Amino acid sequence: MACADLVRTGDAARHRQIGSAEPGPSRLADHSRFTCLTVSDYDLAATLEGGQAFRWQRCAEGWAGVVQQRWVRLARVAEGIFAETAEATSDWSWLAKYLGTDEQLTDVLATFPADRPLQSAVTACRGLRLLRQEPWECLASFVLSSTKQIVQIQQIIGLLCERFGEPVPVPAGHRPAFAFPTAERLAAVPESELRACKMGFRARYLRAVAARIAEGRPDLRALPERPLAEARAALLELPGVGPKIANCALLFSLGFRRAFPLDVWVLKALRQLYFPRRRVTVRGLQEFSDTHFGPNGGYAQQYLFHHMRQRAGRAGRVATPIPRA
DNA sequence: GTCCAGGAGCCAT
DNA sequence: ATGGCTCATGGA
Repeated sequence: MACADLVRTGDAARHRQIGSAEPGPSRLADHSRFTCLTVSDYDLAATLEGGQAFRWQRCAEGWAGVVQQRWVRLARVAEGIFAETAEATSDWSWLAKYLGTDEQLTDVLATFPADRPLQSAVTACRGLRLLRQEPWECLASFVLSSTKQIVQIQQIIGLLCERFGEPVPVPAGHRPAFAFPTAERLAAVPESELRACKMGFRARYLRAVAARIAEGRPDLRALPERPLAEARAALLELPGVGPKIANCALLFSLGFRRAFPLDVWVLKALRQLYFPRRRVTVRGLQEFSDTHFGPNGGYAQQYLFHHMRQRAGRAGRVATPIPRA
């Protein structure tokens, strides 16, 4: 389906095409609840459901979620990504930044090493992108992620937002939606109420991290400007934040594309594909990953992660092997 | 029932 | 430095 068709089915009266906005007084007339971000090489399903973000739900047409304080519905169309919001806006740059539609995927892929396992993952997951999430939501989400399956993380965060997040406007016919609760708010929630969101032992960590972030140590907004090692060290000071969660926050929300989160899936992938029948420690694999995969190593990591998971979840137990290095 | 999930902190070697 | 144990909870 074309973008214009989707817009017409929604609200033909205030239709605006991206790229047609001219600066000047007429700009106000361009306010709309709809737009189309032009992009190619973008796999929305893999990007929104691939374990970077946990708030996107499939709906009748596409995915519904909340970015910053706004409800958004996204759908893949021929020209790129169709988007609907609850309230009219003329500036869609927040969404383009979140989705990374302005970045050339081929430029990123060109920095990857040419080894077989990674190239095979890139071929299988063509169009997978990294989002640029809001840092607090991202950090808090991954504090809640430890030894949890992605579906459970989604459930926990859903309950958390529903109970402690501010409601956001939603178009008629859609389920209610909520902003991610602020650090200040969560710092004030009793641990027992957090545990009631099914997060178990992570409740203590979440509350403690919320308190620290609320008082500005560290100031998440300042971290992107600091060197990677310093930004990482600042995150590692937080209770319940170790190397993996710190790297997730650095990679998915703070702009450090070199940060390489090592979770159980990626560990398995590295051992199996790059060091078969050799005994390599986590520390060794982290050092290998930090150097081998280059300046966009974290991006490469996402391809390995997604490829492994797809392969494992497919057609019973018949796993097609990934070629080794 | 058993194993495992986008881990981290703590303690004994 | 390194390895094992514990922390809740639910899916497979």
